Amino acid sequence: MDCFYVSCERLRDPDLIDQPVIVGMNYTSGESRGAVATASYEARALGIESSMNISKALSILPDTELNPPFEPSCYYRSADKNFYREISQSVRNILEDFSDVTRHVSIDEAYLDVTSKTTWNSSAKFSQTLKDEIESVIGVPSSIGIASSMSVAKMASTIEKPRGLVVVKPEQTQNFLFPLPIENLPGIGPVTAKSLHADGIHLIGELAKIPIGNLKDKYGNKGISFSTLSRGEDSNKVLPMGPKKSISRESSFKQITINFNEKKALIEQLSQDVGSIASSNNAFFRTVGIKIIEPPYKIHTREISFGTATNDLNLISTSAIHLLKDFREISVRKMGVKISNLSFHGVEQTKINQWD
DNA sequence: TCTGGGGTCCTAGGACCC
DNA sequence: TCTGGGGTCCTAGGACCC
Repeated sequence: MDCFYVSCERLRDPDLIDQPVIVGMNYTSGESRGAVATASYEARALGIESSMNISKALSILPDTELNPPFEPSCYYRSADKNFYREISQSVRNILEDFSDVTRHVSIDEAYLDVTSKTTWNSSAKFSQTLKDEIESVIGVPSSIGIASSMSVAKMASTIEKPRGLVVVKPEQTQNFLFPLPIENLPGIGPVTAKSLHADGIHLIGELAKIPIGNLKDKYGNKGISFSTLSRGEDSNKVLPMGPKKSISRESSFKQITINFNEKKALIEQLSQDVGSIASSNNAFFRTVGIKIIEPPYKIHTREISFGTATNDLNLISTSAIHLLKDFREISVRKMGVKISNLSFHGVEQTKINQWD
């Protein structure tokens, strides 16, 4: 989907159509926290990026709605995930009608295996029909890439956003891939890109020429994957998503704190939130973990596992607070609580007396 | 890029088992 | 007391994705 959160907001407020729009999270006027979740393409053209601090966005676009005097040159909406999830579900229903197998990877992205639904020669028309259906029935724009593998299809879908439609026939795969920057390859992020740049590799075509053994030596199994994907030889099949592996909640302090009671209170709140999601999903967990972000941005994690899966929600907060003991003395910007090693069978309660 | 929130997967060392 | 070879599980950290 193209700038999905903004598109959802435009559904319920047509004034936002064709305007610069920012959907943000956790921002209150005067506070330093809060970030851009999604920006419309009009706002991106003015320099707004995803994840950007809202204060920074406002320094670029001071006339954003949040900052009167009015006649805003940019609109602001606070993210409403529940609403976006509803729209996402309607989109999913349409996708299912157009595919043999669908992999819904996130609220705004999916892979479709359309092998039996179309041919290479009619694939552009097929994709256009799907896009039109989503836009006419639900009212949100999307971009589609069609290719012989998931990784190439993904790259094809992003290359002409918004409202893009790119078909890469099998015989065109390498001509499509080779001129692209390595950052476009799924799995290559800022760290790997920097490392490859240092070796003079900037394009996927250059990466494809490196002997696979060299990449394996330097990047392990990931190196093998880079090599394979760079040549367009991704053989991964489209499979539905498996069950959830973890449930987590995290939150930033308004102000960095060292106060133990504040830390404890937030951990308790997050534990409760995680617990209520767990119980509404009938999830049992075997591991509880916490995440501590120490300024400027050092991430610490601690976790504890039990012998048996449990759905005793009290155990989340007692374990999480126990794990917090290592971080009594450090200042903290942000914290998270996570449960993992999940299972979903049965609903009878299992108690574990871990801290008695 | 000075950093919001929710996820996944991988790696490496240590404990422990046979 | 020294220590092969194969395996699993746990934990902390890191990279990446949307």
